[in-house]
Amino acid sequence: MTSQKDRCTSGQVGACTVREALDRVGGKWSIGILIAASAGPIRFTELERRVEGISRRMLTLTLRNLERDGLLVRQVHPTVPPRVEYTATPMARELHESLVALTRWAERHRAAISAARAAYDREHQGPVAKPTQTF
Amino acid sequence: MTSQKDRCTSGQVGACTVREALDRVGGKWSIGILIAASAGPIRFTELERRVEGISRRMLTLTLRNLERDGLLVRQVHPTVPPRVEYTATPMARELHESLVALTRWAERHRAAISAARAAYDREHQGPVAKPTQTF
DNA sequence: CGGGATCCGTACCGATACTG
DNA sequence: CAGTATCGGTACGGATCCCG
Repeated sequence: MTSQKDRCTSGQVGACTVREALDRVGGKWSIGILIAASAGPIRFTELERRVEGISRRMLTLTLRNLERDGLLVRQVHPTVPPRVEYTATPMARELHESLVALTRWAERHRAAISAARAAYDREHQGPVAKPTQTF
Repeated sequence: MTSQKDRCTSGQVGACTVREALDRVGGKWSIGILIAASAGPIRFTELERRVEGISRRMLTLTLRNLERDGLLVRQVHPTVPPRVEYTATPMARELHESLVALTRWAERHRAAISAARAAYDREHQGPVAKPTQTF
């Protein structure tokens, strides 16, 4: 997740609103967790398996933030061993629907984008300088 | 942008595809630049004014990456003083359309989210620990 | 089982200064 | 005008160890 904690400063109003959304799901693991928790209550360990590659730390951290934003509900069952379940809220499921447009876009242009990258890199000797990234 | 350069490792296939898109526009300035360049050719300095708060460095960097991904076309007019114009490609304009769903979502739930945050912070003494962020 | 605490690398981004 | 170069801060994220 980018470090966009600061106020919305972009000139265009629309850009500002989109950023609000991106700031919530732009993180590396947010979407994956949200999708996994959309099917119904899911336990911590189960999430750890379903969201491949995530570390325990990032799982905890991302869960906390999603809970804080009201995208996830955390329910603790005071048993031994402990049982904690996470569920996506209706708001989060709506978000999921809004993301399909973005998914379709990525699908449609996947090939075009890698072609553009390949062409660019061929002309300019390798990817953009170091401090730059994938964006 | 987040440091999501690595392969898509999330379990769900959909999550993977969304990430491809987010990795391209998740950056702090990408959307703002794309919107400004959607109206037609726009010059470097004009972009610097329109995308409020951006530094020259980040403008250049983000422009390069957007160009590399085929979302922006850069045209240089060999005159003095130099004149460089950027234009959003059709692919980028399609993206813009896909983002409105996300914008609507943010608008609809803006209040609910801040309420959730306020409630959470009241119960848990302040925002999530330090290393955590806005996601 | 479901975390929390700590250490640490790197990505991201801002400020500033210099240039064809 | 349209950049490039350098420096430095912070935030993001991984690894590892510890705990009720």
